[in-house]
Amino acid sequence: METSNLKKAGLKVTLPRMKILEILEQSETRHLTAEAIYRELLDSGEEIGLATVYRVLTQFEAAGLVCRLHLEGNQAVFELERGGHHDHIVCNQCGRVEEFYDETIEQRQQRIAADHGFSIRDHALVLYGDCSDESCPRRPAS
Amino acid sequence: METSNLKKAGLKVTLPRMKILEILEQSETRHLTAEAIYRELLDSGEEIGLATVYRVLTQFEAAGLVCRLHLEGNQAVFELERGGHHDHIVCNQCGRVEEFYDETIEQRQQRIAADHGFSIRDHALVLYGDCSDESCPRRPAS
DNA sequence: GATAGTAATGAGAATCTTGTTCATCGAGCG
DNA sequence: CGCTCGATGAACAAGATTCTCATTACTATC
Ligand SMILES: [Mn+2]
Ligand SMILES: [Mn+2]
Ligand SMILES: [Zn+2]
Ligand SMILES: [Zn+2]
Repeated sequence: METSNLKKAGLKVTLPRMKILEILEQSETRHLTAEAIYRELLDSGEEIGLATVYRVLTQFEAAGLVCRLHLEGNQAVFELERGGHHDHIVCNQCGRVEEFYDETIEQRQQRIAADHGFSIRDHALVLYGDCSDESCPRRPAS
Repeated sequence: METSNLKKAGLKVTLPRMKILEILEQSETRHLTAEAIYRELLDSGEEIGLATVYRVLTQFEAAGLVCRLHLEGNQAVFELERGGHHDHIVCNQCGRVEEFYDETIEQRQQRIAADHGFSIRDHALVLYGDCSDESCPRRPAS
């Protein structure tokens, strides 16, 4: 759809890049591993290599189109950059990811960094817990 | 020295485990990769395998003796669990690590999790910035 | 202090994730 | 339409961590 994003980033409009953008746009979970994107491509009949998926995602990240997160363990997840910064809560049981933004925390971070003589550029904040969702396999006792 | 920690954790007191504990206790930086520990072992003449270092560190983590952090990129770092929880600031240029604890942030996190129906178990917070240390290779312009 | 039983170790192979190489392909431009 | 250079795919490579399995060494017991 939005090939203008690609052009603005100085990237040629190619089929792999469009498809990957599409998948990121239409995904329910919003936070996808490179492999998950790769599988979706295969499922929709596209013959795109995993190396290309990683390459394109890294380029998208450099262009500010997506951001890369390390929510847990080994595999990075990617999400479309839709304007606002936010942080994440992850359920230890079902892996569900919620997003939040807290101005108080953001400001405290600036303050803390300044107190330590740092000028802050970025931060990573992930909360891990047990969600109380219906579909969560092991809900905490009410 | 403190073999009691090992016994309490239900771990046999072996030479690799004692040496690794020692290195963690005596290290200046306090945050060490498995490889850094491995190199120190080699330097002090111990014939301990890298696999053992990883294995022991994972056991120490499970026993609550150390905690594993993903401060940047690829390699995890380990630090001795010395009582209090804290979070970290990392310098993008020189890699220096500072520690901090902020009660306001801790409380906000609990609040946010509760608002989303999560009971929080853990969290990871890392600030990335530029430090103003003398030894930092590229200090930000004053 | 010697002994048996079991857990721990070392060496190397294996795995998993991500990146690189290089020959081929295709997007963008005239 | 044809050129040029960036993009792709396949295979390979690299880095971090874990696993396998034969050997070793704690620890409890005698
Ligand atoms: Mn998100
Ligand atoms: Mn620390
Ligand atoms: Zn859940
Ligand atoms: Zn620095």
